[in-house]
Amino acid sequence: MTTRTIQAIRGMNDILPDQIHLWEFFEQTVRDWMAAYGYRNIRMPIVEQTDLFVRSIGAVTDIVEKEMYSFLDSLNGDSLTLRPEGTASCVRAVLEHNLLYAGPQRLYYSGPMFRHERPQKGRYRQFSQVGVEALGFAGPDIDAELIVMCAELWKKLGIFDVRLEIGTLGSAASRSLHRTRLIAYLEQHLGKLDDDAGRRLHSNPLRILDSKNPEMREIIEGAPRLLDDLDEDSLAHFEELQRILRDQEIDFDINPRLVRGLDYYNRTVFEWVTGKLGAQGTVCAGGRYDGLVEQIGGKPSPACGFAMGVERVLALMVECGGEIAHPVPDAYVIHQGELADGFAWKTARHLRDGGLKTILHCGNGGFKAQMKKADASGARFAVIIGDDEAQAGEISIKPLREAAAQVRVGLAEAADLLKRA
RNA sequence: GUGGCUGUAGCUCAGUGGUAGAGUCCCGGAUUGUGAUUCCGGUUGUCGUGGGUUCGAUCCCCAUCAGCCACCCCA
Repeated sequence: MTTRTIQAIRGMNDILPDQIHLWEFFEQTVRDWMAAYGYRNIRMPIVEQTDLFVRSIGAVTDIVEKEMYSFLDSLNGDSLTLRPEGTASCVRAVLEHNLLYAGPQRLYYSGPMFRHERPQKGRYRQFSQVGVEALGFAGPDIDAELIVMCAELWKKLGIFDVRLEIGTLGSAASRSLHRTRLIAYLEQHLGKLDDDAGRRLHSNPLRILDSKNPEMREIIEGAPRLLDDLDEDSLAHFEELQRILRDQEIDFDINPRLVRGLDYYNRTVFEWVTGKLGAQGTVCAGGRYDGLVEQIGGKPSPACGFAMGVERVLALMVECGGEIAHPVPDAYVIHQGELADGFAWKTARHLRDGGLKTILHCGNGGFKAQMKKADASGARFAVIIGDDEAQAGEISIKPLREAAAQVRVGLAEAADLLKRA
């Protein structure tokens, strides 16, 4: 008989206790940050009807074409999908519960997303996003708010190597005008298009402009520019956004070729990118999606949002030298002897009631072995209890992180003494 | 999905066609109840997995799985 070891699914990772403090620091920072800006948390299911994503993200996008974890619910035949991103679910939830009836909403969510891509550093099949969505706001001020918030977060996280790129896709109408002109232009150069471009010519021509193929450079340089086809309102929106950003002292580059992989974007798009993470340099990205609410079946409502990849942000924090201290226990209680064992339980409870993080030694081992465990735990103090102490109702306290003498005190004073130390 | 590199103790890695080592970690000891230093001793492995070649493979070949890098794509 052979017992096969079972591994985690490819591209899906365990987050171990030794790394968890970084995550917890990040999560707490995000909660405080969101609260400071008046954004409220919303939690959606991880599984949705497949059609929700097909309709919102776009049927010809890479995500929908080949990256979704879709499956048939064998019990009723429904086609379900593990969410590849959060915006669609969030909008669905907002509509389903009529949240916009009460006025515009500032919302955020976080949790795992799933995309069946080839794993790489910073790109996983299960990954975590924090998504922020502002629904019901039409003006560029909310676009700016979202961007300014990000800049603020980077500071809080100690991240310095990020650059902001912004662009605009224009209104749906100007986008489609541009699309027509772009296709016409590209068709004149059919011979020079690479395979990928040829495939996307009619399905998603905007993306051809984003090609990194050097042989395509010449064609891309000469292509009609989206900025030239922009409608007046979109242009004004874009310019006002820039004005606010300058006023708020946010540096940015305009990237006219900033194209989103999801179809629902219009007008403002932006990306925070870093050079420190290799090919996965986009740490946070988003934009406006004024048509999505209606597309999913709600009353038309403007909206804007972004998502950040948590694994990437954490990796960037580490690259930027951010170190988060491991939490350590305050006390490690060592005990030996029948009388001492019982008293140790009582002591541990007393210390915890006093607000001290306390580990009670479990298992066997002499004082020496227990002291080693105490040291390895990182605890600031070893609390030592033998039958001698137990009989007297006292404990011995030995500082492990500084050169100071071991003291013996009554249990009643112990918690206060340790807290003051 | 395409191409390239990698896969040996918990961790970092060495190594050879004849069934494997180092450092670290862990455990024990250096007087009776005291850590991190030092000294002594000890355990640790389906050599990623499955086939093939061979008298014999961890080392050669094939496949597969996983990781990394680039492409692609994106957070």
